[in-house]
Amino acid sequence: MKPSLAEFLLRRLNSIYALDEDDKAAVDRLPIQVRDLPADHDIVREGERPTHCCFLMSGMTAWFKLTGEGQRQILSFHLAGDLPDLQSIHLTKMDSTLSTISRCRIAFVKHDVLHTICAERPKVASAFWRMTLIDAAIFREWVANVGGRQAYPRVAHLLCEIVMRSAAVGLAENLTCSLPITQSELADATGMSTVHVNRTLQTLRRRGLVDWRDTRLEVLDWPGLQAAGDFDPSYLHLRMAPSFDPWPAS
Amino acid sequence: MKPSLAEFLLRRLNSIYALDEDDKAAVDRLPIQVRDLPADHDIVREGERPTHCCFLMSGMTAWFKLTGEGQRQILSFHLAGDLPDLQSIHLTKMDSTLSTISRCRIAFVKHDVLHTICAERPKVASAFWRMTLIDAAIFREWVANVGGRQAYPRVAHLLCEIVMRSAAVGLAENLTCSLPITQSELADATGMSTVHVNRTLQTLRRRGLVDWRDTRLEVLDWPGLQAAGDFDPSYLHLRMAPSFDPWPAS
DNA sequence: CGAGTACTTGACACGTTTCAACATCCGTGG
DNA sequence: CCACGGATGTTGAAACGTGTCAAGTACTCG
Repeated sequence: MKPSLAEFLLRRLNSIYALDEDDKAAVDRLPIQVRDLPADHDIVREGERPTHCCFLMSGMTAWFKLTGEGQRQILSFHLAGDLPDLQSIHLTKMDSTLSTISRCRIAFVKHDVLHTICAERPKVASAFWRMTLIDAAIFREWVANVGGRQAYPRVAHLLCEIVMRSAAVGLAENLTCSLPITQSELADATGMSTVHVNRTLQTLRRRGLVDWRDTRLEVLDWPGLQAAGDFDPSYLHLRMAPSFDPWPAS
Repeated sequence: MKPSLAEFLLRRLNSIYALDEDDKAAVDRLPIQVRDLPADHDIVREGERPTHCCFLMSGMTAWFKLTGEGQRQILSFHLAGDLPDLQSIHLTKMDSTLSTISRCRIAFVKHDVLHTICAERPKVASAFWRMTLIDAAIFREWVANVGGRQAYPRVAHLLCEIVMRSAAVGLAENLTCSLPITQSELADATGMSTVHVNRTLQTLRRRGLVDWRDTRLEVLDWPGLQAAGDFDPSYLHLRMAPSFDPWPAS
């Protein structure tokens, strides 16, 4: 069976909400426009009023803001299956910028199409609303991570999140997932300097918790990394544990 | 005219969404249960599954999480007119704890009542959804604030946000609003130590930007504070500028 | 009047940033 | 084929912002 265009979107939705078959089919039929974008390409910029939402079919994107001191703060990462700017249905003017991190395949869906499916199918609307609420929950966790944890647990926590979210949509095998970002981007995401990120990663490697080379992240010691990162996945609001996980006391 | 119970909720909704009169009336008619709570009282705790949403009629509340190192990270503040845990309609299990900061008057609304009004009145549903999206936008800004700014601009930014949000629901006059929090809570919100918050506030005072004593915050120099905090209010997604504001280049 | 809470101050310690240099890899063009 | 530049990762030493500790003040409330 040829995987449909919305394959990952359905996987993502399924990871957080129980949709009926006909609702799934309706999502699968959404008219989309697919485009491939290179790395480091802005999808929507702060201040713009987009008319489409974008749905990530492959690759990685990030939201960021520029602070007055000229620093770039990354606000979240998104992977295949995510709808990073679903908020733009009701928040017309963007308050930050969404860029690709790696090469990406992106499907664009018109706002009015989304409004229509939400009006006709309450469960789809609920699933989408829930999706944006989970985004908010992740932002909350980032506030706590960046504001309340030291460098070492902070980086560990972020790596845990990425592996767990990848696994939730079937993008991680044997605790290994794609992580096509640079150390400098990891620094922008954690609010640290690249130098310190580098040293922190070395500690994580030396302690045998992770192996991250090129664009592949392998977790060598999941319980260890989880402990190092003070990581409790409940903020991701997944319906069930990813397969790899010896789920810790739900 | 006696102010209705939902007075502030309608003001808040009006600040972010244009509702019809009959939708407003329907919101005003929502069956609620009012309770007064003392300061430092948990409203919903991490891990719980509440059956009601709470709507703040007066006072101040905050979401927070406890990190492994025993630190409390405040994730957001809420004032009269806010629905701090509106997310719980679709995110059944709480991922953080909501507490009162000051004495609060709170109206509780049943989830099923909210589900009903959302199903019957699409515009109300949109307004509520938008409300949660603005919460998310504020979390994003907090990530950038805590992750990307030094102590001085970070504190200034937070003060700007509180004054601006107060003004948006008519709770600020002459750039003065209620701020019933302690320096220690401000520290938990900004991810700083109380000592450093104290010194930072002294600098803000010495430079003639703010005057904060007891529970009253007065902004003495709004452009100055805004510049100090690198503050651009567009992330609050207000429909119009609060009256006091010489709105900076929409 | 005593106890508690919030705020203030100074000195020092520590985590993290900054700067500057160097290593490594890779694609490109000569 | 090698030379080159640019991006990424690595290292060491010094500087800086912020945290910690400890003490003291001011105020409120019973």
